[in-house]
Amino acid sequence: MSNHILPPDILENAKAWPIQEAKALKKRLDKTAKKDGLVTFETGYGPSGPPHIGTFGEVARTSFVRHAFSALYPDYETRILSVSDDMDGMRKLPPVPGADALEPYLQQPLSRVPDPAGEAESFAGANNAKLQAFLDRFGFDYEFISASDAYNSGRKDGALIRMLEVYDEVMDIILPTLGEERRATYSPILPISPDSGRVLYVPLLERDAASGTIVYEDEDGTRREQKVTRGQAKLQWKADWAGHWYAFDTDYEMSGEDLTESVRLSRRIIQAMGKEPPVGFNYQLFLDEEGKKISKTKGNGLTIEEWLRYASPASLQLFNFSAPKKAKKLYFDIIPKTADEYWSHVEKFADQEDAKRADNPAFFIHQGDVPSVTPPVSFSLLLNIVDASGTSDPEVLRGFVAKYRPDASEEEMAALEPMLGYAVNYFQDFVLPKKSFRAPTDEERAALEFLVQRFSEVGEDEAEDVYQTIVFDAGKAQGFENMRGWFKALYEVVFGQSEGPRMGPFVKIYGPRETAELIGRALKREA
RNA sequence: GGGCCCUUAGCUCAGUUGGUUAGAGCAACUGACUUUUAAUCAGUAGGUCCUCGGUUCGAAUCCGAGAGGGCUCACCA
Repeated sequence: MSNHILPPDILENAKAWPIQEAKALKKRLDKTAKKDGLVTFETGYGPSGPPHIGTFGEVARTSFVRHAFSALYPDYETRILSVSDDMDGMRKLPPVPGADALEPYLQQPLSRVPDPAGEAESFAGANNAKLQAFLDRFGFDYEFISASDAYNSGRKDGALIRMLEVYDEVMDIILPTLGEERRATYSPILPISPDSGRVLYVPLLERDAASGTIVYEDEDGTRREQKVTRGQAKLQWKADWAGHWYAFDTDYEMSGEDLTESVRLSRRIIQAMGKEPPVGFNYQLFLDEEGKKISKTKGNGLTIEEWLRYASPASLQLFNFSAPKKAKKLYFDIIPKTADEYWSHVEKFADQEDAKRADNPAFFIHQGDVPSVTPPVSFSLLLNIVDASGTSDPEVLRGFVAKYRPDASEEEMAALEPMLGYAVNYFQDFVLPKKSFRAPTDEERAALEFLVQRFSEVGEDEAEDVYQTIVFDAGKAQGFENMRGWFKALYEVVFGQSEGPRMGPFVKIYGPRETAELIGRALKREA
């Protein structure tokens, strides 16, 4: 690894989208006279369920922009906030074991709902922990913020008071967008009942910005007067977004295109509050193999875990880097391809001029610290080897790779190691289930026993040809009409598939004794 | 219907501030090699750059209109 610092004039002319975003952000900072100090990137998370691949994508993409910005304008200090909306009420029971016990907590802030698994201090806390574990695994640099903490600690008090002050303007913005029924009860500020602990969707009967108090009717009909500060009230959706921006001085936040309308309204709200809205960016949603929108409830598309089972975090970042404005299909087949594309970018980076590097995805994925060594084979080739050899034994796979790439350095072989792990998972999930072992015929059994015998005796360091010849000898000794049939039988009995590795090289790598044992075990399988 | 976004080879995508003959990987096809297959290697083929119009000496690229697709426009977040 070596940190590549590209000169600003090169970056200035780069066309990669994070660079364009960084330049747009700089314009905003100049406009708001925020000439130095802290630049805040915000990302959001709804802790009503575990983090999904879209949550991850938002942080990844925001990180790309942040890196571009820091590289272009190194004088600014930057931070990424990951804000969990755990003050939101629990609207329905989550699809997890033990959820029934949560019924009494409906409508209460997610941070006050107990964790049905009993591990975290709250339901939201459990999901927040998962989110952070994911982000940490990818090495993202961020600051986690619990919305509940922000409310309870008073960090959002200023935004709530300000919302009271501009209440009429905000209502004018929101009301025209609502249906008639909702219009009658809408309030941008939602009190939290001191009695039931629930977030109440009730109209405000009275309000006083100077004292920061509101009057409303609780669910049981009680008329209450209470402060909006210190977690006694929260902001409603679009107002809440504006409230985050207001409280955290957010300069940049991207969001999925399904939220474009919400962003528009939130921008108008924060303007009513007297601040400049952050620079935004709408990225497209992911689709499944059929081109349908991926949703948590439907369970279509891939999860983060599934991706990471077959390919590296960096490859998932690449998927998020390329064409964010395009609705892309996210399904298994693209994983090996994306993984190979990632390594190809890394490989190119080493020989590229700075101007090209400034557009290379690897530059953004690694924040400039691009690896200098790549694995000796592509992931696609490795999967082919796994398929053809019918094995996921890392030692054997290493042997095959070394055979394909005799010049591979130690460092390159070391870079292969994580890839081997992904190949093993691929083998277990896709190759193994298709295997079906059959019992040998008497003739085949005799030939296989012959093989066991010979491989037990033959030298460990013979040439591939020697081993290959033994296999043919076994077939001929039993009088097989064509060798193709003999090999097919060998593969079906020993490897559980009708195709397999060339036997000579396989035995050379796997070892004649080990091969003898492998065949022996296959013969006992049906015995 | 309004708004935002997308459309380049069968698939996934590149295409360097408008510039010669639009490229890559996979898939397909042909051949070489291996005493089976797969793999590997070499090569071939494949495009109305969604359509039409405009700007320009010159357009995949810029502008306009249209077509197709995605999201969004009651509630909730």
